[in-house]
Amino acid sequence: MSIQIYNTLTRKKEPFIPMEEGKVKMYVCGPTVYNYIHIGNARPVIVFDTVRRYLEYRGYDVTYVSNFTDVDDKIIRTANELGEEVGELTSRFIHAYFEDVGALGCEKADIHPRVTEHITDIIAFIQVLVDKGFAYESHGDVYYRTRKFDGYGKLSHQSIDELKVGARIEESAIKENALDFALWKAAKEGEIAWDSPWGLGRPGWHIECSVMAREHLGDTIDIHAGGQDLTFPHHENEIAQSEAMTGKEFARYWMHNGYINIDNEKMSKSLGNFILVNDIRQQIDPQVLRFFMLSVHYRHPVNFSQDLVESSKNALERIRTAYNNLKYRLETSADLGDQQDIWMHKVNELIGDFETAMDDDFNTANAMAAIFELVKLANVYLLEENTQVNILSYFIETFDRLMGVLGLPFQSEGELLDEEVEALIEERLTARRERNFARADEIREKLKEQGILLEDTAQGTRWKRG
RNA sequence: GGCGGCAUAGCCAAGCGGUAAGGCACGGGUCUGCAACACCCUUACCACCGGUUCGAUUCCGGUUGCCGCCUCCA
Repeated sequence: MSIQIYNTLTRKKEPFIPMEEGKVKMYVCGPTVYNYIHIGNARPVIVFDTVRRYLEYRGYDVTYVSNFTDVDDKIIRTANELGEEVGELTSRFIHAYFEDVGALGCEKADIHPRVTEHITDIIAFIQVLVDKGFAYESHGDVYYRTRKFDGYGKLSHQSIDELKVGARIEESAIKENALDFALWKAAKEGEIAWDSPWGLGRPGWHIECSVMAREHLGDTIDIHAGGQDLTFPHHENEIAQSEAMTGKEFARYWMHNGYINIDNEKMSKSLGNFILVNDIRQQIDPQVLRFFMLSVHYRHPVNFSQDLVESSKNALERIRTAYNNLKYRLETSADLGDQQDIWMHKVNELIGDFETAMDDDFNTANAMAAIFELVKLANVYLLEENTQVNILSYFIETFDRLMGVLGLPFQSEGELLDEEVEALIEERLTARRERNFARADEIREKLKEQGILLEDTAQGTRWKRG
C-alpha cells in the first residue's frame, strides 16, 4: 500500500506517486519575517517537517524548499516604525525563526531561498508573463490578468464570477479586473526598491513562490504545502503564474494544514490573539508543544489551551518513562544474543500499525496510538522477571525510530548528579536498609525540592528530573 | 451570497456500513515500608429529524449549533 495524500486540488485522498521514483520535490510556504512566529505559524512547519521525515523513513530522497518573504508592505512598515533597515529587521527574525522551529524539533530545509536574492529571476519571470499576455503594466505596477488563465479557481474550487461577488476589493481604475493581482509594485518615495523594465519597485507577494519553487525544484513539483488560508488567493495565484509561464502543471499534490484556535477562534497576527513560540517555549517544553500539535490530524483545527498542553505533557511523559525504564533495565538483563521471539513479533505488528496510520494521509493521531500500544507492550514486558538485552534493545530501537519520525527524539539523561546529591541517595539507601523510613522519606522529600525524583524499583533506586 | 469544515465519554481525539482505537483526568484494585513507575478493572443511547440498507456513528436529505476561506494571514 502506498502513501495516500489528501490533495486539495482534487479534494480526495490519492496514492502518492512522485514524478521521479524515489525522489520527492517539496515546497512549503514560509513566513514573512517581520516578527517572531506564533504557534499558528509553527503548525505547518511542524506538520510538514513530519511529512518530510516520514517520506524519508519510507525511503524517499526528499528535496525540501521553504522560503522567507523578506520584503513586503508589513516588513517595510515595521522597519520604518522601528527605524531599522529592512535587511537588518529580516535577518534578525530569520535568525529567530531558526531558533524557534529548531527548538520545536524541525529540521532546516535543504534550501531556504529569500525573495531579495531572486529579484532578477522574478523580473525575468514577470517579463515572460507580460510577453505572453498574462500580465500588463499599469502606472508602474504589473498585474496578472486572471481572466486570461483558464484554470483560475481550480484549487479553491471557485469560479471567477463567484469570487468577484464575494470580493471586498473595490473595482480599481488601475486594474482591468478586480481579481487581478500585483506581480510588481511600483515603489513609493523612500521605499526599498529594485530597478525593472517597469521602473523602480518590488515584487508582489505571490510571484516569489512561483519563481523560487521553479528556480530550486523545476517547473513541476511533487508537493506544495502551506496553511489552509493560503489556498486562496496565494496558492491559486501561484498556479496561475507558474502554469501560464511554463504551460506545465505546477504542483501535483497540494497539502494544507488547519489552524490553531484559541478559545475556538483562529489565531492570527491580525486578530492579535497569538502566542509567540519564542515566549511559550520558555515556559513549556517545546517537545510537548510538538506532541500536542501532532496529536490532532493536520487538516483539522486544534484548539490551544493550557489544560490541553498539560495533558499532552503527561502523555509524553508516559512514553518517556517507558523508554527510560527499558534503558534502565538493560543493565540487569541477560544477553542471550540475537533471537526472534513473540515480543519482537508483537513490536513488528505495532510498527505496521504506525506505518498504516502514517500512510493514511499522515494520520499522526493514529500513529501515536500505535506508539502508546508499544508503551503498553513494553511496560508489560518489563513486568517479566527475566528480561533480555536483545528484546529490550529492539523496543528501544523501535521507540527511537518511530518517535524520530514524529520529530520527538528522546533526550539523553547523561547528566551527572553532584556529589552531595549522590551522597544523599547513598545515605537514603542505608537508611532504608536499616528500616529508618523517616530518614529515607526526609531525604526523598529534600531531593524532590531540588527537582530530583527518586524511584525504588526491584532493580534498585533510580532518579530522574521532574 | 458562493465554497468548505466540524459536532464521538469529564476533557482531548481516531474511526467513517457490521453495535466505538488511543491519551489525559476520575474511581476501585494489585505492587510498594510509604511513594513513584507500572499492571488490572470500571466509564459512550457517536448533535437532532427523516431516508437508503438485513444492518449506520459511518451513506443520502434536512434541522440546529460552531468555525474557516472568498481581504494581509500558517
